[in-house]
Amino acid sequence: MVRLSKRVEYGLIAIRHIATRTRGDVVTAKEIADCYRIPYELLAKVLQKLSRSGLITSQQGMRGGYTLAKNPTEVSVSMIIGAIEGTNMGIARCMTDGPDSCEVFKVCTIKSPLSKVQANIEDAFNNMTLAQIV
Amino acid sequence: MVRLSKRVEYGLIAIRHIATRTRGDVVTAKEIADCYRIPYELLAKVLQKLSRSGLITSQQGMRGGYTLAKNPTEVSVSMIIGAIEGTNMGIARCMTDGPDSCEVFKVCTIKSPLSKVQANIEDAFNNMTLAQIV
DNA sequence: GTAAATAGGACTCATAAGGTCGGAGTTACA
DNA sequence: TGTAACTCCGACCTTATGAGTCCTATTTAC
Repeated sequence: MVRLSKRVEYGLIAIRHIATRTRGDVVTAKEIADCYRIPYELLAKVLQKLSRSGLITSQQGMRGGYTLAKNPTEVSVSMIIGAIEGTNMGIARCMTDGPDSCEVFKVCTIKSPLSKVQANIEDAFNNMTLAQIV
Repeated sequence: MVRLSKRVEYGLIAIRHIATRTRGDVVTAKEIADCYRIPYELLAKVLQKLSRSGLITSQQGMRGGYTLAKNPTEVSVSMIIGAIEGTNMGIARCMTDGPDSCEVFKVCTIKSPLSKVQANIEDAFNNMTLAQIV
């Protein structure tokens, strides 16, 4: 199945929500969770990952929350996916984990055509910025 | 994670292998399994699905096997994926299972941009025919 | 000090993927 | 006509991954 994980979906919704705020205005995880009916704990984890990757900045303590760390035009969807998944995406394992990860790599006859599709998808996610989906 | 399943990978490798044979020459599942070091039983399942979908024809009994049922130019990669997965692929659940399958569909803010990526991927798989990967 | 927020590890549960097994049906050929 | 060599088909098991929960620590405004 070729499908984005819930974490990525939640992350995209969340960071888009944060991006709609004016700079300096913080957004709490609870606010986002309530707004979109997303499980709070799961969302919190996703936000932590985005924060650690430097896409958003977190502020702890009372009246804390999250703000966007970069200009929306500088944040691509693939950066968001990469931050959440930890790895770059690939439609076949050998494309992300290297040739050794696939038992049939040497005799595989489809990696060449599939890598074209892969590049196609990567382009789509690379060229789509946060600014475009706000 | 956005990734093709092993079943789809095996199916693509197998049907490509079958397509390299001249018409009328049958290929057994065992031959393919040996050739690419693919688990035989799993491959057999995949071939059955391709057969039921009419992409290949099966011939039972001794000296039986599989042959291509259509012209390679008439078989797209998305047809192969559809035959094996049973459903069309979609990077989000709501795109394959309908709006009701997603709890946040109504308030979801990313379905519009994602559907563009979806269309992009679909095009890539639709336009890639078996003839091109042989 | 306390309330409100993030940080993060540990855990359970559900689902899907990968793989296995056994038996039934079909056909060529001795 | 019997048997070997095949495919067909459904049920099953195992493992990996994703989704979601729980609990505690840490930080900070008031």
